[in-house]
Amino acid sequence: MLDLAILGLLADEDLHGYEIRKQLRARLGFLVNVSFGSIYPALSRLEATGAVVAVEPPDPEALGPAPPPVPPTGSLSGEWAAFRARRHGVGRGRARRSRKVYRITPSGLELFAELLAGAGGDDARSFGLRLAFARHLPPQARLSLLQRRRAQLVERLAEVRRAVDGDDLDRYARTVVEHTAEGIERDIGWVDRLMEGETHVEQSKKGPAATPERVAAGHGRDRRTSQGRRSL
Amino acid sequence: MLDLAILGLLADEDLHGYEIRKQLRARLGFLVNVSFGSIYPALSRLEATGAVVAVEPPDPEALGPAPPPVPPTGSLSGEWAAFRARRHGVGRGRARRSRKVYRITPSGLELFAELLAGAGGDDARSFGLRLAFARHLPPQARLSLLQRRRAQLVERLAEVRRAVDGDDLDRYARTVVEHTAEGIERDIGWVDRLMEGETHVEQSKKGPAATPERVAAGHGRDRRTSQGRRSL
DNA sequence: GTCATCATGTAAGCCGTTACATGATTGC
DNA sequence: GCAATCATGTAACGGCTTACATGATGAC
Repeated sequence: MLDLAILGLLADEDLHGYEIRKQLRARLGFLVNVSFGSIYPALSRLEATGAVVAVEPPDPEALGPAPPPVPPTGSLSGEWAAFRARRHGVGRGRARRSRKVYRITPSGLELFAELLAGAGGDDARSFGLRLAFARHLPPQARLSLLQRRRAQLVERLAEVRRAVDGDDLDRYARTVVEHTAEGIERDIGWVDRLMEGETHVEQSKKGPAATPERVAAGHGRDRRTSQGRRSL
Repeated sequence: MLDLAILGLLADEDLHGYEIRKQLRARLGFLVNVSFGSIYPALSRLEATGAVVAVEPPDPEALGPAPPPVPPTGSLSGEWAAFRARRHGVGRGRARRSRKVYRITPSGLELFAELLAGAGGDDARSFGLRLAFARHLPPQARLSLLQRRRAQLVERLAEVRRAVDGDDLDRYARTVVEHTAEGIERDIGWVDRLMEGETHVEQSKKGPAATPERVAAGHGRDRRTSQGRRSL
């Protein structure tokens, strides 16, 4: 799950660990308290498997849609050394020392797509996370994500309902399960609205701005399609 | 958290591991998927520290002198459990051996009270669990539980709000945080209603109406209450 | 006599946490 | 120079899961 979140952020822009944590808090409100003790090992792991690479900090805000090739040279330590060497001095304004900026690789994008589409984890968090990155999914995968989630919610609701009117619960236990049940109903309504929105978008799809947002595409930072807030 | 749940169930009736899991699913809908791999070690641990003891399945005829025998009336599930425990032994000899029925001890009740009142864990689950057992809490502790929760929710809402209108999120990320925010608002409303209910109960305390203790205790008398439990 | 269910337990491992250790940069 | 912040990392541990191993009981 953490891997998914990290890859998702890196799919938009290069980041270093510290920043990743901030973004996680800022952008995925629900995934709040991820600690450094998780993030750094996760990044190391991802780097070891080639899903991300460490790059020298780019000129701030100067990178184009497809920043220079990222050649798969093995000499990471070389780059690192160069970066380190340059860290202290000159380097235009704030060279910002020892941070290690990561960039997602093509294989990392593949992994991201897999994790994003994969069925693993049926809890609210993992669904929320996937949905938050749903723009990277093709429309039909989006729909199937929603459908899967809906099925789970319906099943869960049945279970909870069984509890709510089967047993003789005291008022406290009862209010808890009732509140839980209502929450699930609310979630179902939400998912339903999202599904509706999906098919609607599907119909009015002739416009340019590709909804799918291909995952395998190079990353550039202006993914902000101007499609609107409303309508979900 | 599991300890708390187990002790809470055992505070009502003697149970064996397998049953505990069922009750967990049936009565605390949200704590659903607790697996045996967690429950049994937890029980062993609790037994090792003296919080619970294993009792032999009640010898039907010669029910021990110790805890007052199962009174003729009481909570349905309690009766049912007792029945189940007894039924296979009744014939003769065959004591339905392999199950290990646990009973909470005075020190276990202390531990339960501690865990229940303790501040640890500020997530929804742990709050829901505590609230579900709130009948075992003195009214003022109940109120403070709700107040603590409310404060957390308010804080969390502020954080999420910051995310929702600070960043430029795409529609998917946005709907997730918005839905999260709404959920928190809903939770706050719920907690508010509960707090109101508390003070209301407090005021009309002289009435015969269902004060918390009575609700699950059948006709006003606890099973095997001779020792203790009253005071939680 | 064998199958489903009830019942208990162990081992390995995942995924995260807290706590600790270290060091660079910035601002006063 | 000192503190606060930024930044990276390691170690130990926690709690829960899955998978596995074992066995009793009742039904057919």
